[in-house]
Amino acid sequence: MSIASVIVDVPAKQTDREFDYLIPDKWKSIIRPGIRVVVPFGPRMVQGFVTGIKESSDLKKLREIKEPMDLEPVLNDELLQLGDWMTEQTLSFKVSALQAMLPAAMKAKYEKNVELTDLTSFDRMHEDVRSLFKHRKTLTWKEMLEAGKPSLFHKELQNGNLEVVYYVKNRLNKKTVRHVKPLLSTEELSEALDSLSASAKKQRQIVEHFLHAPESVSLKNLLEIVHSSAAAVKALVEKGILAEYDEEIYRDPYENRSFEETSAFRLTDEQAAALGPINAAVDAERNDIFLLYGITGSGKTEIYLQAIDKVIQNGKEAIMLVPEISLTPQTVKRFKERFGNQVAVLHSGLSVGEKYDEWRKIHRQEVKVVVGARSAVFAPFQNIGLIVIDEEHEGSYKQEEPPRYHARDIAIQRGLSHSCPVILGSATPSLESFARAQKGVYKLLSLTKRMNNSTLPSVEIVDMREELRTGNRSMFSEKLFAKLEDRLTKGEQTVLFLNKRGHSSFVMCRSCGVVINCPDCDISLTYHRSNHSLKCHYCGHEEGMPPVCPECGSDHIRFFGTGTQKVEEELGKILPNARVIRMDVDTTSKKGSHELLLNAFQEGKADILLGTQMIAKGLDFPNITLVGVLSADTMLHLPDFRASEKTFQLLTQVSGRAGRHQLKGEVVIQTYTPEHYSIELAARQDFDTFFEKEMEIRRLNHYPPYFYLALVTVFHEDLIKTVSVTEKITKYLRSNLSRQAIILGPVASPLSRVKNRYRYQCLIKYKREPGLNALLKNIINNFQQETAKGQLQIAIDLNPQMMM
DNA sequence: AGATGGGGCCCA
DNA sequence: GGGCCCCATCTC
Repeated sequence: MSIASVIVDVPAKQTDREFDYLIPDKWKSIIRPGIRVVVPFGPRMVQGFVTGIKESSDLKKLREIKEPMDLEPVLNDELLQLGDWMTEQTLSFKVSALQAMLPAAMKAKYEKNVELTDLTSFDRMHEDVRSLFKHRKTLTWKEMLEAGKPSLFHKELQNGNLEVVYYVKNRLNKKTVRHVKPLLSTEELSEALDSLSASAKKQRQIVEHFLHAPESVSLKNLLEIVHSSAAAVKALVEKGILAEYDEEIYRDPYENRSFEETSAFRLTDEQAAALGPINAAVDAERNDIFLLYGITGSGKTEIYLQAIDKVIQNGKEAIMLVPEISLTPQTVKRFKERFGNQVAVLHSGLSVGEKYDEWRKIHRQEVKVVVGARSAVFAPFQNIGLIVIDEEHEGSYKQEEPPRYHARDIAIQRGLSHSCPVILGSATPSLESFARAQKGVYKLLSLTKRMNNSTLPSVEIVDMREELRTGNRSMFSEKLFAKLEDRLTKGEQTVLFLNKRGHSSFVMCRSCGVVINCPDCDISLTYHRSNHSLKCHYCGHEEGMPPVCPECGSDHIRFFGTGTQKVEEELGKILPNARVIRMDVDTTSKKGSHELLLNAFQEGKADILLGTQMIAKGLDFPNITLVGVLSADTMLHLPDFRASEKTFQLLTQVSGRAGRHQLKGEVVIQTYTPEHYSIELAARQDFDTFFEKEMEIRRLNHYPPYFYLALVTVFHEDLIKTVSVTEKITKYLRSNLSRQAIILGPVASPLSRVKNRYRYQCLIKYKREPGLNALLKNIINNFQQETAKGQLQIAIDLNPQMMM
């Protein structure tokens, strides 16, 4: 008798282990590791992942697997192992790790119903219950509760007229299209045609169609061809002439798009020098990790494309990771143009169903390349020849909810399993990666020149304090304004970048100075012009803009801070002739709008592209000769040790949008702290000096890459409780970690209260603490009872990207 | 997570 | 003694 080890879909400490189940004989050939199954778990049914097959179990009484949910394993051995590794690395539940590797469509959906036990039970029930079961034998649990009368239902359940039935379903199914095909040969069809009555005109037409074209056709198309209704088809099906069946299809997010094939560009000497070692590692199947450090516009993408091409020629597969924000249609296009239908795309803009279908193409080995955001690193390829992470410094590669994995770590781990190279690419590498490259852990490949013989744009820093002193109170410095005008007359394009992070438009009363905060979070509300409302960006709380100050009743209540909408308005005043395209969360929320706006800009339908973070990357239009950064330092003062690094990266990226082709580019950076090294060095595009400077600061302050970090955050509604739990944790760690570890806390989290829960944290900086994970697990176990009830929450983030 | 079932408490 | 709520316990 074989037995399956199953990880059940119950993400809780107590169920975070394998459970043994008997495999019924009929499923024996199907059930293997990596298959999802439906299993009885206590009184209900849950989804589970088979992780192993064995011949015996420590338990005598085992229950049987109800049924498999897949015919082929959805996780191969490598991914199952990766799941183990990830569970250990991120201290998450095993199910969460396994689930994270699959598309959302494959997460189980649970139903709980109340059903009649048999045909006669209806008659035996109380009439109040009976009235609900007229014409139906099932009520959902919710419907039952809404009906009231719990005691009546209870009685019927007790005496066996009703039973509770649990269902486990896929959240989404394969999409099918109804097809029709003839069941008869051509001769038989013509005989059938003769036997049809003359009045059945439509039926005769359909049969005639199949005489000419005997192949299968979708019902929709057939009806269009013969101008008929489904009824006529039905009739023919009943006569045994035709058959209807469902054919599986893929939802194609790029259905209405055609891609012109491109071939490899000729590489510059520098590019060729960088591609050489990569290709060598691809051929040798060697797990080298390359840091491709190339300035903006130096042609990193072409190197990726050619390396991937090599991988495909070698009969292997490649994973290409791109940050969500730069996974634009423009990016996708470049890969589709080069590799055609060998490419699958995975990003958040796709519907759940589309993502599922793209995943299936990978799973069934119908594609060779996947281009996608963070989670695409789990693409179920069997034979990976290369993994590329573009913009490797991007914080979005770290998942901020459990399992808190970093795609870079996963990529390196998979590179090891597949014995293939990994490329980390960036114009502004993370300090961690660059430090490793310097130590020789990663192999450094540099691109120092731009393609198209273009030079880096010249950058000017404008001191906005000076502007204020000379009486310019607008958000545009004289210099930027002059250059904007100049571009307008020349017919060249400008990109204006507004950094929104930490710079929302809050509402303040000018009389009493009160700022309107979210009632549940310690953060000011943001004004939204579109519906004249105030919104909390952390919990979603929304209220109307008050006409008078809620504190003092004064009507001098106004919003402060700069939003893109406000900049747009201002532009309209000072440059009434300029055509402006605004790109922010509001204007790009609709599917496809992102592409639409960019296309319009590319086609020259606007002079100025105004936007937030989302325009910092990937834009590559020849006519952009001016980039303006409206205020460079909004991010600089965030309470995060990476604030300088982030600012440097962002400014460098934005500046890189200008002058990428024939026309020379200029950049104007407006700031209130022009002397800050990350602004100064970004203006000079001097990564090397920035790296040295920032490394020194990290060394002095014991931050990465000199130290590792672990962040423990405690959440609770009660402030005293929050602090005392954090205190206990901090003490426990202090007394159990080595002398070299630095333990900070308890301190209030930078976001001290969200959704009416206080947050306190303890930060651990360490170099080598082999026992740390075990200690952290102890903490989780220790507070398990309290956290299970939901009042208290403890989050542990190893190598956090965000300190908030 | 979610169901169960025992213990404690109130009531007739 | 019966009904109800709370909380610890268990789920192969």
